[in-house]
Amino acid sequence: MAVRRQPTLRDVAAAAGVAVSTASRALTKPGRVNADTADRVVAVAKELGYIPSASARALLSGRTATVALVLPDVTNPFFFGLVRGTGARLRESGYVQVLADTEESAEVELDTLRKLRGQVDGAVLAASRLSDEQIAGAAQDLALVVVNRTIPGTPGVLLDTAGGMVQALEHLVGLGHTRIAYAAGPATSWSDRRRREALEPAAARLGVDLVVLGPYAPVRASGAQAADAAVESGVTAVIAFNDLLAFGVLERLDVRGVPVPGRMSVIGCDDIFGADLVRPALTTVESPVERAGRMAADLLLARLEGGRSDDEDAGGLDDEPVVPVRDAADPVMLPTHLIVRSSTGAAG
Amino acid sequence: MAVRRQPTLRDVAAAAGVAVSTASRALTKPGRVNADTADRVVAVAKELGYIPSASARALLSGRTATVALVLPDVTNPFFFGLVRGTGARLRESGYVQVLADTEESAEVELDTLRKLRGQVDGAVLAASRLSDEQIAGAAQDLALVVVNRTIPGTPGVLLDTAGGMVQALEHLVGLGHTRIAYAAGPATSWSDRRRREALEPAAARLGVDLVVLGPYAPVRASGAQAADAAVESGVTAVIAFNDLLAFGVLERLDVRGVPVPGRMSVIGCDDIFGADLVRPALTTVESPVERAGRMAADLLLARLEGGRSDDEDAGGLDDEPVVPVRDAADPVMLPTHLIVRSSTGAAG
DNA sequence: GTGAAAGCGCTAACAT
DNA sequence: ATGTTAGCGCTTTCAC
Repeated sequence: MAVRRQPTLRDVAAAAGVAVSTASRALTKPGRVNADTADRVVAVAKELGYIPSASARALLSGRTATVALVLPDVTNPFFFGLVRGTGARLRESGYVQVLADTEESAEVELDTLRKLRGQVDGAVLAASRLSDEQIAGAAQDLALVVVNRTIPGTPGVLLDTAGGMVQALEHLVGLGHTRIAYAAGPATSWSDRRRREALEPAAARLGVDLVVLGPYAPVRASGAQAADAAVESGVTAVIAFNDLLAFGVLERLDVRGVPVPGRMSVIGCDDIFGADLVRPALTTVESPVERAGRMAADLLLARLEGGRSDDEDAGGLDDEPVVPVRDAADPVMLPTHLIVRSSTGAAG
Repeated sequence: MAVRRQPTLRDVAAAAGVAVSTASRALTKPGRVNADTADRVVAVAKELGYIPSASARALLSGRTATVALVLPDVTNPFFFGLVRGTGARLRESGYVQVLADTEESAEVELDTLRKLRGQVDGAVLAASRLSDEQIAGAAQDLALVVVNRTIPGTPGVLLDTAGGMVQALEHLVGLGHTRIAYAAGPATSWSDRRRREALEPAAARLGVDLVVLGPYAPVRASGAQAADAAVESGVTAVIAFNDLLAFGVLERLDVRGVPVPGRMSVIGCDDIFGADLVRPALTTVESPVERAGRMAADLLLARLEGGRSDDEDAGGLDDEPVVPVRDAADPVMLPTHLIVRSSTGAAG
């Protein structure tokens, strides 16, 4: 508990009988040092349990080998894949992941980003509550990658849930449904807007009535209202903004004695933990969230590590890029797909 | 994206027309500086968007204002409350939380702890895969608080799930069950051992047969074996190591056509997300995990911030502690309680 | 009340 | 190949 004093490079150098600079070289760039000396230093360092001070390194280099994942709510199951995906990728490159929960508040998020500057080399911003301008502003001070958002000039990863929703619609049409509800998410949700923009033309194309319900908070509790509204509107199927909401819809329909999928089919989005546990099991749109996390971390690391090519080759002759360099502002879009389970069936 | 250069204290001092030392004082200990000067410095700092360098502070003070939460698996729902609880408490005190996933490996965990030393001021170690000796060793180098573990000399928070399991047993006995199975968790699990040690005497006291099944990996997939073993052993109720396992048991019983709770009652542990979603809803032992996280962070912060009283008052006369100081090694035990849902019923 | 200077642990010139 | 020195941004003596 006393936490003993850590040995510094000086201690190691002294114990090995060399100068600190030599010890530093021996530890960080072997080859630039006599093999015997290097071995000795390394041995001494290990024996003393020497660990380089991250703060000193950071102070000197300006880099912290730390990346933040900024989320509105750490406990929202949808984000688990992101935590895992970014975490795994970061660990592979020796980075430390720090988690920041902004409690669904734009203010907290802005403040967090401000504090993070200097503490981390960059951040992955997921489901941000900030405006495009605020994000762009923050990106001036901190290397940023956004998830499910497009900010000009800032790299991003997109999950094509809108495409998945269209698949959901097609699935329902295939089952004979002609009047279908979409239980919308928060009015401020960027994803929600994209989905509606995709669903409406798709419905027209498929010749079905699309009834937009909501907006609803994307939580179980809101499912009751959504279910009531769906029943009321005379649809035979409802596509919910996310699984949490869909769970609530299922519960409410159960309470009301509306058979699923007998009289009402239900589809969710995200395939969170529990989607295959509920009865009936929930048909839902699965997103490769973990992969999105990996990619987001990838993009960030590429930017952090690939900080070279700044002014070099300024007057080069062969300026033609053979492989067209992907514009960092051009976000990666990941496909999603529908998982059919028992909560959907033929139109009642 | 270009990430402009941050203003340093020097810039602020220069702009305010004072020495760096004065600027430093103005920002950190107002009162030791002329009020006008202080105001001016603060104004300039704000205008320049000055943010003190965490690395420089850390280098100087040896403190990082960062605490790690070390977990075997970030995505295990059981830990969400810990993430949230520790995170909230740490944020309140201005600390940054870093998350470390050890991938269920003692080796990774040890390595993580080693690297963390110097990067963080302390760590909360949950469900550690290390031996008592390894933890005690790590505690020499890093302020540690353990969750669900007792390590002499290291403060800890315990969730009394063993007590909850006894409640579960009593509940079943009250329903007329006389032959009950306990589907055990991993052989290396400290919690599992404690539960068995509590269940056995309780079963004897209550006059019921307790059949210990397993060990099983605490995941859904293992539930099938556990369910089969339970049916085989002729019990009318099974208490599972955790909800994940219980979910698997429910699924398997459903497949086999064994009615729950008609022919078999099922109880889980942890009340994770989904426990009230499955059908029948799972009777389970709820632990105040988030509160445990808060307390763990509390204990750690108390130790980090209250680092005074080391050698002082060595020859004091009034050595009688009026309020008996709680030994840090004396772990806090948090009570748990049973949540009765529909997966338990009268003995078939 | 304020300034000058030392130094935290480390790495990167520069010198030998 | 190795030692010497400067300095990253900050706080903290120590003078004034």
